[in-house]
Amino acid sequence: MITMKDIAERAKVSIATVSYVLNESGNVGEDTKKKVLEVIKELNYRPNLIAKSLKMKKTNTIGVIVEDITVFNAPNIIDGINENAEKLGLSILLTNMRLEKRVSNNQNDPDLVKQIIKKIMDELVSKKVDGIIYVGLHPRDVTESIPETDIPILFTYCYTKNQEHCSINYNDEQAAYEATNYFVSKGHKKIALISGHIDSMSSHSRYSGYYKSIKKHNLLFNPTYIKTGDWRFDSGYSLTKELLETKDLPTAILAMNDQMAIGAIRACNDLGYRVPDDISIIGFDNREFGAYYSPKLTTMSLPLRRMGLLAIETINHLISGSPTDCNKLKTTLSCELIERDSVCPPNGLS
Amino acid sequence: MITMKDIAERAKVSIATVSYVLNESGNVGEDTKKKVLEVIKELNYRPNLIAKSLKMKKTNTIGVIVEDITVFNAPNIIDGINENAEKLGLSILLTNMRLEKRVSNNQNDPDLVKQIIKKIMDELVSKKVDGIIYVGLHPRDVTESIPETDIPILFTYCYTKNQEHCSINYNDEQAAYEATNYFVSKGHKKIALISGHIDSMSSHSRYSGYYKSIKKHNLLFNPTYIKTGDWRFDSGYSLTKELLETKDLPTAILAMNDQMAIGAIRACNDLGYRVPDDISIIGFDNREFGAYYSPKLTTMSLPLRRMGLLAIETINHLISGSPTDCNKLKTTLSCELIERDSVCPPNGLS
DNA sequence: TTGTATGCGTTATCAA
DNA sequence: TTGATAACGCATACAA
Repeated sequence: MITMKDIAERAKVSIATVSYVLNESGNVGEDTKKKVLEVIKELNYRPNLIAKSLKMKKTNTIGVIVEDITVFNAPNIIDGINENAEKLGLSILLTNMRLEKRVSNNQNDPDLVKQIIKKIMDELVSKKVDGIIYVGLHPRDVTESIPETDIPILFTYCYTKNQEHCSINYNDEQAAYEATNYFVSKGHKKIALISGHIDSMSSHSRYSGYYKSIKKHNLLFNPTYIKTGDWRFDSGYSLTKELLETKDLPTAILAMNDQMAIGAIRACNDLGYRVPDDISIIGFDNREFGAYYSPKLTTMSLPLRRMGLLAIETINHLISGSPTDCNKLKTTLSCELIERDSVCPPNGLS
Repeated sequence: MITMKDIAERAKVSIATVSYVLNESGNVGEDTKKKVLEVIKELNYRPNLIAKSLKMKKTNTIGVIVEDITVFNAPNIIDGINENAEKLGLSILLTNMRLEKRVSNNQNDPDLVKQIIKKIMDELVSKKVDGIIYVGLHPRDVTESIPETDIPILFTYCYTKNQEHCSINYNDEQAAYEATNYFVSKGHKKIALISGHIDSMSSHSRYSGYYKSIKKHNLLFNPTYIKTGDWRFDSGYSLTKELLETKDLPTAILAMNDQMAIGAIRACNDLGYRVPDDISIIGFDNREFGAYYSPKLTTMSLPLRRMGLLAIETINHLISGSPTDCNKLKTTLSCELIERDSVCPPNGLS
């Protein structure tokens, strides 16, 4: 291994001088500088960042803890993190908790999860990462699972009650509000909602957004149009069937994720309704399969990459100890409607 | 920050002794050991792995270079890598090249790619990773893009001509062979093939597998049943239309990926053929959308997680310098057919 | 402008 | 069984 010492000897200068030219610190004479640079190139020298980190007490490395990398949100968030990490000169130490697999094996033991996280965070502390980004599985409160730590930590796709912690999420309420507004703009007045789990934060926020839009446009709020599913295809399917058996048919259905939206389309088809001609449908999440379905699903896309971009940028500020402008901040980014083929104006019947 | 020095002072022993109890090296008296352990717990000491790495010339960290993490193969490969990394006590330093985005911006400049990789690998050298796993975008030869390096490196989801390099891939030929056999086992004799790009390694291997199966079962090889697409939905769609316009209709279609398979189903439907009753279809890749389609797509799943598991295990052997049993090895793992609803026996017409 | 010397937090050699 | 001390490769205060 080539070290600064080797360079120094070969260039007949001191180690300090080598360090000066490498870091462009100090005032080094033009000719010695040139000489040193030559030798560096000649020996193909690569600085030892481990040694540098030890000395500087800074690794320029961010620990990224992902609850489950195989879940749809993770890759794009990580992609965003990577993009800005490169710009900022930061490295990413990735830990994948593989929560879904673990939790399905062992029962959903909250203490177990806490232990796993504790172990991972201890490891990151030992590795001397400058900061931590925690990427959740779905938007929820993880306060109970997170141990105390001195390292700056930031949460995305989840949040904590801890006022000291930053988090970056998307705006569920705005998203549902705009999706509902879109239906209204197309002329729909009877808009049904297929919700996710009732204990989900997202479900509540999206319901709010829906309700806000209904009220704002002075539409009739019809409680029988509100159905609660479990995020899965089957619940979208069966709840839509229920919806289609009521006397006063809705002309549009907002499903809180794409699986349930696809289930809804299937139910419509099976009962002889066409989408979008008879019933318009909007999903949530902009999953890949929506683009391949027939009709192509109109859906609300999540700002995953932007969340990643902002996450690493913010943690970098946190590390640099810049003003509190980003400290203790709970940020929400807005979603964007992807217009495809599952929505059109309601037909003459309604 | 708490260091071994702090522990030593507090426990009234030397730094060396602390090191001994931490690493269970040396012979430490029971009572001093107990005392030291107490202080360690009391002060919540965490070893500084940066210092340790510097001293030991070993980081227990693997650099993982992913050509594009947003592509469907990456998350599961990484998941496998993570699973075994944890077991082996290795950390993962992740670099995402974001090739798809970069390459679409700048034209597909091979030198540019080489430069990017060079830069990333230099960075990993500086970070003193013990080994590198390179995860490709699709199965192809990357020899030209990879600079020389002293660090053990292993390729997965791609390969090099370099005999010194290990690679881990899946067996395309076997996969296509088994998919075709499956059609035959259901009674199909007229089996069409929608291939991917002709310049793709996968396309060739899969074609071989298909051909082998046709020959083995003494079926007529009909060249008009072979169509070459471009991996995309649209090509699956239009090529299937061509197939359905021939006089001698096939009863089954093997598409080399799920997009083209879905395109094929759509084409069948649009021309009034039912899947699987009239035409059976098998896809490739086991993409998520196949499970949500109607009918649910029968498809060949890739052993992505197992590739990741094996990759990190192998690189660990390489690092440990164990015998050459895994050195210079080109491994292929087998694929597995996911039986769903897009295949059934051919109807009476055939 | 350049060089000497010290320390970052470890491990490990050698002596006690 | 324990302790003093020299590295590991680098940055930097201070001296020259």
